Amino acid sequence: MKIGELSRRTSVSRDTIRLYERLGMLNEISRPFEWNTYKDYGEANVKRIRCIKYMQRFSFKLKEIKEVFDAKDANPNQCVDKSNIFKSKLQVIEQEIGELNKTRDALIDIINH
Amino acid sequence: MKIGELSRRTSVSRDTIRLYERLGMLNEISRPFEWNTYKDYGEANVKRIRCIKYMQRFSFKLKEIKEVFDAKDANPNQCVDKSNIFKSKLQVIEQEIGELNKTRDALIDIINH
DNA sequence: ATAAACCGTAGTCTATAGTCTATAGTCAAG
DNA sequence: CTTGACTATAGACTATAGACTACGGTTTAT
Repeated sequence: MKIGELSRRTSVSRDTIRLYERLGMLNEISRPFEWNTYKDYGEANVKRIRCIKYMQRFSFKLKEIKEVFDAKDANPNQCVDKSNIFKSKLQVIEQEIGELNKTRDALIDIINH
Repeated sequence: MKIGELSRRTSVSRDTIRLYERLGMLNEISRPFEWNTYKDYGEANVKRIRCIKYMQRFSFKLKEIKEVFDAKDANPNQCVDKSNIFKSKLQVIEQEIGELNKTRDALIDIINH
């Protein structure tokens, strides 16, 4: 499919898709036409982009998501250990919550001093 | 004092001090020498920089801190209402905590699915 | 046949808070 | 008198995740 269709099907802008492509996060991209320079984005990219959006909800960086994709690509048969990935992200989130709680308490202290 | 001393006394790098200066967050800066271009940073800047570092701990942006300084400069006699400033920042922090908590819960859900 | 919609590349811009580099002049110690 | 430390200015670079622009070519609908 062309980028427009991919954009429509994922509700992600062309610009953003092109960014993901530049970052090497998509696959199965070809240029099947001789008379123009249009690209063809394979069906798998719909899933990829949905996966990106899903992981972003948990504050994964694009770089981190790309690493997961790369691991999968390097070893297509091996199952990616999602549990560990999410667990380590959970630790990060909990640490951030801890920091923010400290900041909040300090702020409350200031206000009530 | 020259920038080096200011840097030493505040533990803030020269570059960072120059950034604050470019952003108009410092005051009492003069060029008292005719034979060179060295600047003289007034004593007040030690406090200013400490104040910046202090407010940054509560996730105030430089821009916000500058606004506080500007308000103070515009009206030196009037006391800045710190309480309100910190109270509104507290709301932001608590909202962030709320968001992070949601993310954390969703992550835990995934892990234990 | 022409306009609208689409596609490609490349580059710039946003916010944030600095850091680093280059260039050039100055000061203090040996 | 030279070396090292210090200073000034300006501009480029870092990470992050896109948005937006310009320019030129293509496809589709009227």
